[in-house]
Amino acid sequence: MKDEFVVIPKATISRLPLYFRVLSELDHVGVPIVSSEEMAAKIGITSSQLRKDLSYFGGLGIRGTGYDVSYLLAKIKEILGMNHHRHLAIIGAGKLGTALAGYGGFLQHNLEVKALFDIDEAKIGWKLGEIEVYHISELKPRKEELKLDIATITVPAAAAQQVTKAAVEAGFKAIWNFAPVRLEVPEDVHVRNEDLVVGVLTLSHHLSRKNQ
Amino acid sequence: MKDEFVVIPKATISRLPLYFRVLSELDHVGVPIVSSEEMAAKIGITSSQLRKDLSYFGGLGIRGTGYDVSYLLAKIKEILGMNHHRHLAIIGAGKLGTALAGYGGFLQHNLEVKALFDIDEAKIGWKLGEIEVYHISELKPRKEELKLDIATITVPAAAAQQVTKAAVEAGFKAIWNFAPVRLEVPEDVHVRNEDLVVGVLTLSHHLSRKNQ
DNA sequence: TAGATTGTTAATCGATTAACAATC
DNA sequence: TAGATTGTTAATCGATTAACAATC
Repeated sequence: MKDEFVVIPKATISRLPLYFRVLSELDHVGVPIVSSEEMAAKIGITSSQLRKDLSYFGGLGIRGTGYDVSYLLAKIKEILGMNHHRHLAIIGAGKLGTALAGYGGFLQHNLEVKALFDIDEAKIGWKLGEIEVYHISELKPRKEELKLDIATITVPAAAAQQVTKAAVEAGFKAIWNFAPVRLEVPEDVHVRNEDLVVGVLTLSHHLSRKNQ
Repeated sequence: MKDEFVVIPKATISRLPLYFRVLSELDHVGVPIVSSEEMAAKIGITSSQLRKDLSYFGGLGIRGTGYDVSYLLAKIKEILGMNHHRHLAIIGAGKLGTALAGYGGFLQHNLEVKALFDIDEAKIGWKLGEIEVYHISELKPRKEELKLDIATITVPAAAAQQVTKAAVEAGFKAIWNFAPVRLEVPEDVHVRNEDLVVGVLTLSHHLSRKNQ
């Protein structure tokens, strides 16, 4: 009750994709029921945390028995918005952008890269399989034509804010940012920063700790 | 005092690369002194948090004045292990692996991709600029020859654990994992998971919330 | 009913923030 | 000295964990 006042912790949301993956595997091999203990062990968290996470979305399990794999899987898909097929735009058809465009793992998550954008005239019109490279000035019309949902920013840091502005003006409400800069966006636009260098520098820090 | 008992929060470590970047820019344009307020504003955090983070490493600022940009920059480099030049191995010479190998941003962080590894005989011997593709069986001798520090895993999920085992046996103590699986490693090996799909599904979740 | 496992509460842990004394 | 800004304390906030009543 009072569902409307319960805030889902960010940490919970970020674990849902992990639950999705474990459940997909179990479902694939035909396992009908799984306990919180089993699932948690596969992911490397406590069963308590898993049950707490799922409890934010109501009683999804069966006491004394466990969780129905295909039911829970369907619920998590729904929560993550995976019942909608999401269309990605990739802005910046460089090495990272084209690598992402070619990534095969999106489809099983109901995600699909539908367009690349760049300013380099030499790249306009290129096709990576089905995916065409358009000029950045076509962002708005192509967004509407191809029903693009998420703008992926893979341009150099210096161009990221400008490109983000264009994406916001084109109507994107979700920005997946690979440029190492803090983007300014209106309140109703979500940004997810994917700053890869942070990860490897964290490792570098641990290496230094170890050797001294 | 009692430095040896103070544990640095993980959240603090993960913000150091952001401080490094802001300080690099300031240093580059010749700004000698910066306040916690100015730096924090550029990053989008509170000045309180920035001062707290830095306080774990001792008194790095000057009361009433601020922080000496080049001194603080040097300190953060040292903490992040950036005074050592780190050599990366990339295991998996697919799209993501080769895109990372070609990323230009590593060098300014004192990181360098020195070798690619793969099992596909057709790729062995390829060169991406200076970087050669070796067979995965050469992991150990090449690690020693090229003084490789960090193993980057960009193979498909199904092969990730096996390849990680080989990296651990070759003596790697740091694993930068892009495969969407939980890797089993000995206690003294650090793993950083870079699960890209988590990020984009988080955005997908927010989009669903909004439209419903 | 007996056994098992969820859902939830309360305790704990860790990270962030506000406020201000210390001090340049 | 007066003004400014750090470094640190204590309060707050949020996330994790342990424990167990509810219930299949």
